[in-house]
Amino acid sequence: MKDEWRILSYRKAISAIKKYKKPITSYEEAKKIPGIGLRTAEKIAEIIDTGNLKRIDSFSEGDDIIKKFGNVYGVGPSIAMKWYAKGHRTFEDVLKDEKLTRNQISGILYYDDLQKRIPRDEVTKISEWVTRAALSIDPKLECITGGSYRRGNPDCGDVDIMITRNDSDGTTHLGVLSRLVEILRDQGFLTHELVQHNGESLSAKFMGICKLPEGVHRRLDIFMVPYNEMGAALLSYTGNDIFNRSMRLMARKKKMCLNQHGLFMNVSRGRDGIKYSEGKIIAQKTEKEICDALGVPWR
DNA sequence: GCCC
DNA sequence: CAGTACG
DNA sequence: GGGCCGTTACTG
Repeated sequence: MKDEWRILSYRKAISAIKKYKKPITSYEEAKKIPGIGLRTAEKIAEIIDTGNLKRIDSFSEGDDIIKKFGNVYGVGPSIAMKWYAKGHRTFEDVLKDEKLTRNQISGILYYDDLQKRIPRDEVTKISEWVTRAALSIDPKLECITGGSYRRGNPDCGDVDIMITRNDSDGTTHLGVLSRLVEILRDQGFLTHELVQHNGESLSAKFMGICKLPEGVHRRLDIFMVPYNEMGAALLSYTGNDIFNRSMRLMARKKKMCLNQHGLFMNVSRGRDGIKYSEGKIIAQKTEKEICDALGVPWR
């Protein structure tokens, strides 16, 4: 199904409504909000008038099952629909009949835990745990929790931690992630590794599942960041995704290119593996520097 | 779906 | 390569 | 009509 862009549109509308803060009391008011068009404004009006949206009542049990399948880590819209089309209705069906990837098995095994929101103070505790382990490797490491936590949310879907190190003394954080993962694993804190870190890169990352001694299983991402890229990393890993996409679209319109490493001149590069040559970087060290270069107000 |  | 995941 | 983030990064 090609609902991809309609879904994105709805997500933008939801984001716009949240940002709008005050209650929407009329069709006209809704229609004025950027990101809310004719069709969504009509639906909002229906909710204002009747307190309900009729289309939602017509969602079938099958829709719910496909949605549940798609919420499994490692399962997206394509596989969720495939499973349903093959007659699967429960995780038991899937476990019995499907060849699953290791991540999908973890996703089903810890489905209930991973669906739960993480209270903000537990995110703090998880961050402190990881930070303590990191500093035991090198006290000059800097750990910053990003994601919805850095956006100030009262609860989060996962924990995103960026780790960097001021390299002006000639030392970097190269190789730290492997050691950190090993420590956290030995502590029994890490229970599953979903994505392995990419070698010994300064941009290595970890994606997995962790658990505090008295807690349930939680998704944890650790992103290693080269010191001079920290601004770009902070922007990217704080998000949210709709914000990132709009920023990157804005960059592209100005013939620039924004990613988690920095803001670049949008010049074509050969596919010979060479990444970003020196002359093409515009900004990356601080968030303000990048926003200034894009002409976006910072704070 | 929305926006140009 | 398609599919999925990260913000 | 046609684009909608990243030449993002990883899995199988």
